[in-house]
Amino acid sequence: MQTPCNKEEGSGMQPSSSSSRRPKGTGRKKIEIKKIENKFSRKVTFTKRRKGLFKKTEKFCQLTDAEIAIIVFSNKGRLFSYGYPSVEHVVNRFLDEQCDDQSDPFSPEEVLEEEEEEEPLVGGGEEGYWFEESIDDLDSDQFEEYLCYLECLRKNLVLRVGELIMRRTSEIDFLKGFGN
Amino acid sequence: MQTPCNKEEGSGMQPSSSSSRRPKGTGRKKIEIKKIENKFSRKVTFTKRRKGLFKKTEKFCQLTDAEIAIIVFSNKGRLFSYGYPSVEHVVNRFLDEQCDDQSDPFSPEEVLEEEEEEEPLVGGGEEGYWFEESIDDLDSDQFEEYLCYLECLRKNLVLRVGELIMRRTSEIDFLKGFGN
DNA sequence: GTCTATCGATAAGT
DNA sequence: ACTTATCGATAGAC
Repeated sequence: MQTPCNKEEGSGMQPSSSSSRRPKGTGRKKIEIKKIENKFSRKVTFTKRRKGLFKKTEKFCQLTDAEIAIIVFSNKGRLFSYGYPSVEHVVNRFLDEQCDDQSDPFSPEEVLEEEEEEEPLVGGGEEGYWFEESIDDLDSDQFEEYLCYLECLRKNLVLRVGELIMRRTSEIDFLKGFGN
Repeated sequence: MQTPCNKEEGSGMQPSSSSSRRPKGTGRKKIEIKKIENKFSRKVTFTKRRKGLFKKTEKFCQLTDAEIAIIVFSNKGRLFSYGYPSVEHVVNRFLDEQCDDQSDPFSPEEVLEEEEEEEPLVGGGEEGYWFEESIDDLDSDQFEEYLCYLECLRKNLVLRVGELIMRRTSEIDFLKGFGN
């Protein structure tokens, strides 16, 4: 098996040497996939690749209609994110899934040869919780359910994170404005 | 300005017609970036592109030392995720940031010419909340504080989601440099 | 899954 | 920031 393009690392193709219409001699080179030590180069690469990554992410979900969230923190603590239908929706679903997993040690439902629904219908119902209401307006049953829901959210963060430590919230959060 | 490769849509390059060593005649074609209607094709594309996307994501954080989380739900609800240093860590940081944002409408500290710290030092100590305790053991002050904390978590998920849920198409804000 | 031609992303250079 | 050669990802066919 021989591929025309070298897999990941490895090289050895000269530009066809002599007669080229554009001997400008610049062009992409192969790079090692390890932390770029030069700070400026790293920033340039961060910018270029972040752009490319987010673009690819968008195309991916447009083509496949998948739900996606991508969250990036630069070295300096700047936040970049993209999500379909929204970062929060996907994060929420992710957390819910974690929550369900732990609530039900065994899966209660069989995975049947599922027909995928054509449209996720995100904009539809999904009232789920009483987001708009005040806690004070809830009766005791609702309040209990509410507590349960919040507790579920909390567990998501806690369970796996446990030893990961709630890192000290930070020295760098406030840098988000500028300073890049 | 003329680029050698057509930007996004648009085409018109024939394979150099006559003498080719491999007239096998297959090769990548350009496709429209819209939902692939054929279910099988969509699944194939999902698989291929998800693989590529995750690979690129991994290279990205290895090169730039950024923290990242990517979460994908397929049409059938299957979860795929990747994170550095972990999905949970980044999600947690994301939620914290949202939380801090709303708690402090104005920034209390000045942004000084920051030197980026070399290592994030994730493993520091922090007891933060009483994760191990039962709710029942809390006194009323603690309980109130606990409620407040949970409420904060909830808000993260809710605040921005509201009208976002209605939104269908993802526009490309992120190309300008600020995600979300 | 594998293969190949081609498209799309990007390292260097300017 | 813009350009260009080249690398890396992948659509279509097996």
